[in-house]
Amino acid sequence: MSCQNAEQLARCLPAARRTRQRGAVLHVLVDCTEFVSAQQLHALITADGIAVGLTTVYRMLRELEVYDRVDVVRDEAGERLYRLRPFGGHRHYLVCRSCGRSRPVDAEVVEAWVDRVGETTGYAAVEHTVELTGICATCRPTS
Amino acid sequence: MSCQNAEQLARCLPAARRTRQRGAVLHVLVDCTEFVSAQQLHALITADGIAVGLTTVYRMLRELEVYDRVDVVRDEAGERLYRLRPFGGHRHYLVCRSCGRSRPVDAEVVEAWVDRVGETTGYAAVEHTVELTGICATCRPTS
DNA sequence: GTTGAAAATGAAAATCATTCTCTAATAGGG
DNA sequence: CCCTATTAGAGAATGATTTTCATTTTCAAC
Repeated sequence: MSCQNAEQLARCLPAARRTRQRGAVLHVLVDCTEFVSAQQLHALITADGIAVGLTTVYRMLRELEVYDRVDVVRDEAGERLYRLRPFGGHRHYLVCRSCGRSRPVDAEVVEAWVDRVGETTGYAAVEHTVELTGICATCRPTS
Repeated sequence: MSCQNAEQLARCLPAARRTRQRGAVLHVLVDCTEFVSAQQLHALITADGIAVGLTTVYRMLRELEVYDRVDVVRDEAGERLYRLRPFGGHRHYLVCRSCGRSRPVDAEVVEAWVDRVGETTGYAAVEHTVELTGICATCRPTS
């Protein structure tokens, strides 16, 4: 299944050649259920015994970003975290500040609000970034 | 008036001593109507003929951030931009990607949504970042 | 006015994610 | 198998932010 997804993904990108490295990045990324940084992803791939340069990982992630295949988030340090976009549209996530686990949240209200802001302010091409963090039930001290 | 604000601000911070540098940072910041980066702020202060170290500017901004006196935003490059928080609560802004000018937007809907997310997911201490960018009417090519 | 301890400053070095550069490797059509 | 455009990647560069630490400054007490 993850192979399948990786293949599908690869076909979405304009790359002219398929290489061991590109395959490895996609393959590992498909298996990530949580947001990962470029460095973490690189470490994961390396841990799989596949040698891939950091540069290549960054390149792939940027490419995936350009083609809207990943959601990108910034952690508190400003580091960028990536995660494959499950379906078509983009999602918003609620990330646990303690364990880092994330869950998608419904955001129609926000999307609608953003659209309305665009209309009422006269601003064009309004884009939005919405990031939510909290402490999940599991991480909460005592319940 | 800006003096007044600067003084008031200074009183909100826990600093034990008032120095020329701290005063200068606050004074210039009070006069900024738009978001500025630490570096820009430093340049502005320097342009005023007052010698202040970059370090001090960063320190002050971090302090203001800790005490919730500034709104912080990240530009496309990940650089942090600061702006004094006008009133009590925090605001959200719609920033023009072309000229950088920003305007506050009503965000009760988002605030309410965030609160609801916290309640329904069981996450505690939910915090949110909402950033909107667009192209303002003035910057739009031809109307 | 003088003093001294604590606070504040700032130049320079460190950090660190990300990007750039440029050469070597190689995929894949011919 | 060969050729060449594409891709890879090591290492240097970048640049915002933070840290370090020696020096300066504030300000309350004398």
